[in-house]
Amino acid sequence: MGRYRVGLETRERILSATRRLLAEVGIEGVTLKAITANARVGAGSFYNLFSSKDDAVFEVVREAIEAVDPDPAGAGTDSLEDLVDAFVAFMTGSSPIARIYLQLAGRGLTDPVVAARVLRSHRRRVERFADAWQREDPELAPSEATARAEVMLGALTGLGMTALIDPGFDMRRHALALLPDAARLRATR
Amino acid sequence: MGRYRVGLETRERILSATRRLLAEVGIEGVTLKAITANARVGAGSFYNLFSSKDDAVFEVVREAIEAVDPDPAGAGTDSLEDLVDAFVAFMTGSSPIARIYLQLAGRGLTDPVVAARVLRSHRRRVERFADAWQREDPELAPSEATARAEVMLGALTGLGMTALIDPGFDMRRHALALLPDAARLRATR
DNA sequence: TACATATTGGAGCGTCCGCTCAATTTCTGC
DNA sequence: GCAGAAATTGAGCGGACGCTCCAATATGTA
Repeated sequence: MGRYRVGLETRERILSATRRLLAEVGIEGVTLKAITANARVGAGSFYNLFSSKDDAVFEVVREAIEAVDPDPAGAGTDSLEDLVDAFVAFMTGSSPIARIYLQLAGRGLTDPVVAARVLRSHRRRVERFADAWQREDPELAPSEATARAEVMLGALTGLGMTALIDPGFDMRRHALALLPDAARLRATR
Repeated sequence: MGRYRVGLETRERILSATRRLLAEVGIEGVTLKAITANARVGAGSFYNLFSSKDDAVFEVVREAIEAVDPDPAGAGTDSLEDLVDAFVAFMTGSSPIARIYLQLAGRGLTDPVVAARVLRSHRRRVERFADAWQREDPELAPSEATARAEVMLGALTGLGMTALIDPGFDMRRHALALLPDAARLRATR
């Protein structure tokens, strides 16, 4: 599975096609037939490289999120405003994958398999925010930092949803208002 | 359409069945067959009363939201903390329809038909929040009241999502933190 | 060169889906 | 009790879907 060079190329073609289709027709419109036709690949090849249609979709979303990560290496150098900016960029940027991300989160509300994947990435993000908050204010109790991170992320998700539904909504302005004073001043300078 | 008594009863039976099924199997599991079987009704009867499957689902969600409305008559007597409490009640209460609501909002991100319905109810709610904020602080410029209402609602939606995905999340506590000081004091008294 | 392993295409399986329609029955106002 | 509007039925249409299977082929390895 995916060890030969051609296999890796096929994998990329499939991911590109999935990405393109997600952008064009949304998650409901993406069918296996469409993916394989677009990638010019047989269904068998697809299942040789991915375990299911969802598997490919998740991978596309994962890569899109990683693309805006201010600290992909996890060196712990990202500030709170960096993280907020990255989230806003992901939500309001040109990539239509943000919609898919929110729709997947929605599916996670009833589908346990999806829920597991969504919750895992959510917790990772909460931790990133909490760490940044701790760096912002070293006096803060860790539990309080986590609580604030959860609220901020919840709020950001909701604001992102509003922004995607309502094109006139200025997400960045509202998101920055959620930052503690010092970080907000740095961000709006 | 729906003028005879039996028709109205059938309508109720269908809505009950839809509600029950949404709770039991989620929005993806609700099929027309299931609804009609559960309501002991032919498919034709269903389409005599509803224009589509989604039509019935929307109606169920609409009624669930109305059920927690602190001021269903629209008399303008609801305070900011009333509205927040109602939203929290809807999200964390026993009704599983909150999940459906969020999933529909997610579908609205790509499906224009769904988007129109979602956006309409969103705007109505923003207006309610903005009015309440204005009553809370009459000095506030109307545009600023609307802006704050949008942020609060966005944040509440995100917090609701977090609460539904993460059972340990204390939505009410975090939601109240979004209130202006005076309202928060009243609410936590 | 020989062989193991990976990759490929695509027909087709089984299933499910929302919805239509012509025929029939039930209801209501007069 | 009659006329006509409203309600009801459910088989079945047309199509979509994800995924399996497997013989044929390409690729890497020693």
